Amino acid sequence: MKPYSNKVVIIEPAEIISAGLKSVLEEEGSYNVIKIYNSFSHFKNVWREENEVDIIILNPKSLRYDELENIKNLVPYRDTIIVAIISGVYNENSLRFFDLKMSIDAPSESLIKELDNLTKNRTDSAKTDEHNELSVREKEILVEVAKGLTNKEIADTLNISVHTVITHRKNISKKTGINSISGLTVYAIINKLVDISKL
Amino acid sequence: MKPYSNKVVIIEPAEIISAGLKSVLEEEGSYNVIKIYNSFSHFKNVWREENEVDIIILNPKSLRYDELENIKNLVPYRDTIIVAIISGVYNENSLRFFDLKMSIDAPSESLIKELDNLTKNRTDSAKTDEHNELSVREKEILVEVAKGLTNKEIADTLNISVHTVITHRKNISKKTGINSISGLTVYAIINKLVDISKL
DNA sequence: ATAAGAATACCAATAATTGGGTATTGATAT
DNA sequence: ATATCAATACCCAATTATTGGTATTCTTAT
Repeated sequence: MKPYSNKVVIIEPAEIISAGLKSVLEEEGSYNVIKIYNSFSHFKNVWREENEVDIIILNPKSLRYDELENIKNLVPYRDTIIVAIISGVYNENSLRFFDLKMSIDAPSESLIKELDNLTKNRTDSAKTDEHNELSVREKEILVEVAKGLTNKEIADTLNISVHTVITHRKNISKKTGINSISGLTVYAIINKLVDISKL
Repeated sequence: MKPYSNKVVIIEPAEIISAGLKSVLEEEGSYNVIKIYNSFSHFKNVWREENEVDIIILNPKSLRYDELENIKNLVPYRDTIIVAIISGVYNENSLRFFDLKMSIDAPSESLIKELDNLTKNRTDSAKTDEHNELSVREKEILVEVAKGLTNKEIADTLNISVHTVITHRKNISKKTGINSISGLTVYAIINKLVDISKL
């Protein structure tokens, strides 16, 4: 295990849960809960003043759906691990952008174990999902995807190989964290790459 | 050839083109241009008073993009053949819902020939794309598609078999005339089946 | 009561996407 | 000058989507 202590922020309205998490994490040794917020908006209002955060554990109930989808961009640091702490049932898909989904019913050892795995791999993965802005070419590809063209059709339209289209799409998905065509379409609409009234 | 004379409506701002089309079509014998409009809005304002129309030939420039996508629903009769008459270059994909795309540069024989083919097959195809409204269940499926779930995920969410999901999706595509996931997503947004800000 | 529609389910073949890679070229920045 | 990035292209394996069918059950309307 690292000698380094991971800085953890918890965003959770229920005090019992946040307190329980804190004690479980700090008992382990390599995690240090530096701050607890009871709402996401509270956290957002102060995050710029914070030091870098390694892990954010938050209750998805404190987020609107559009925030859930954009969670990776709402959070200060790109290589921050984002964990959903779930009480009760939750739509699996709506949490797809979280690095880890943990039930409060799960044993604390498994939580620690999964967190350990994530922090271990973080240095590698930080390299890959660092750059969030799409290149000009990637935006062009994305527009064609949103129009409903297949990869082959895109390749023909832009006079490039299907392989290249696929490579671009892999990079687009990596950067945006969106893997579905419909998600990419919505992303393109929201980011004004296409006009829905003209699509 | 049929003894029946197909009723044709032309929607085209340029008089030269509409007049030329009329003479080419009527020379052939089995087409009768019953009306010419110079704009789509003009046509829309009066269509209810019209007799049934077999073929509508229109310049896509008189349509907004969302009208292009919905062209099949904007037109009075479902088994009406819709032909795009194109001057200059045009995005191939944006015209995908037209039954026929004809350049004004193309020889008149080929236009007649392709129209003949379409009118010949019309009785069969009318059976297939008749019903345009989605059933409640189909809308449910569509919503999940727009959310980005795979067919298998949809099946699990709704507790039905993947086969059923696929069958529903086939029917949805048949009814809407939209085959791409991104197109269906846009359709779901436009028809307010989903809220883009919550997606 | 019979036809039609909606919802369900299955089969098979083909097409397309996805995710894991590697690699080259040209431009740009340290 | 050397490292990084963007754009290009290819490979492979696995999964998913698409499209063509058929078929059963239940409800509703003629």
